[in-house]
Amino acid sequence: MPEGHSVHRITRQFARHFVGEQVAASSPQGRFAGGAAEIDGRTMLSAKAVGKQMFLEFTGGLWLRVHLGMYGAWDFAGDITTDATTSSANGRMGQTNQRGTVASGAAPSGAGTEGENEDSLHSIGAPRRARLRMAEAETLRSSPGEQDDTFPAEPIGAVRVRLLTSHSVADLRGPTACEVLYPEQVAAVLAKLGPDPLVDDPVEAEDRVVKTIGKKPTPIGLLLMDQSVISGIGNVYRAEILFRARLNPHTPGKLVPAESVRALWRDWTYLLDIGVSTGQMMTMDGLDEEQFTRALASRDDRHWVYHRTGKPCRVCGTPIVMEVAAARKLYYCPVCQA
DNA sequence: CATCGATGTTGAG
DNA sequence: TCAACCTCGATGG
Repeated sequence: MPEGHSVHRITRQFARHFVGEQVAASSPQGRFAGGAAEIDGRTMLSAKAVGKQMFLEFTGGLWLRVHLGMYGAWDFAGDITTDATTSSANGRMGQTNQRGTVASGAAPSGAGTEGENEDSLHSIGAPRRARLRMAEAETLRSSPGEQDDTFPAEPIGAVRVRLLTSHSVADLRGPTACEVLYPEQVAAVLAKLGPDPLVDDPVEAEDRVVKTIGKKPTPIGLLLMDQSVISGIGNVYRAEILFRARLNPHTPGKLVPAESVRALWRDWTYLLDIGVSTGQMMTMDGLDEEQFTRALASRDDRHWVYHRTGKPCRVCGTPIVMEVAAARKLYYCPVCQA
């Protein structure tokens, strides 16, 4: 399921290609016919992401809230942006102990994602005719240069919502949440969410997180997954951030030193930037070129501990431990994170 | 080709 | 605590 970085990337597609456009909304599958009718014909005014939730604003004070949940995905077609490297990963680099391999602009291309090769052939960020699925992974549905037969294509399968402009189409499947809200209702949802590094003031947000976590007896491994504490972290980033901090997941929040909490928050900020700019959950820094290539090719070589049960810790060689907590798998090194 | 499992959340019990 | 939601890539035969 998409963690925070994917939702920001999807939102960026809407901001670039749908905001300012009149939108025809429909529910080919039928399960969202009423909501689609409310939005149909309105102009999209803004697209915002907070954590794993996306909010699309339409004229008349209507908002579409979408949460992709476990299986949800957006399929874009028509004029969409397929660059992997646009913007801002470099801004916050250098805060932690990374050595900049990722930051250097060597954008991942690899299996299942849009790639740098296309960027070198086309101007970066230029809209292209293409099909792109955006969820946990982003896959280009047609080969570069290939023309779509018709626009828009007939919706295939269970499309909950189709949003169509004169140049672009977005199909939503399998979301956990998809609903039309009034501004007060949007505010109520936002009020329950913890800070998002790409939304909130960095200093304010950091202090807020320190305060929240400092009060709780709950294990830090659970707090990082709690969207009311911090927005956007999921199971992969949770495990990886804790390893990078060498923190034991069971440590009660209130026993984690404030400085460590600040470091966690800053590391999340850093990893989110990489995720948004590359489209991948790259959580290992300082890889040499060979390691980096391998990491892009194989999911199993991309993380420190996630999905590595029984495999040797990349730092100390101890077998990685997996345990189930709150119905989610938690991975950590029992020695490095003692 | 059948089965498994997943990057998530909600609500019932 | 656990099933339900609902989709599809990975895996194994």
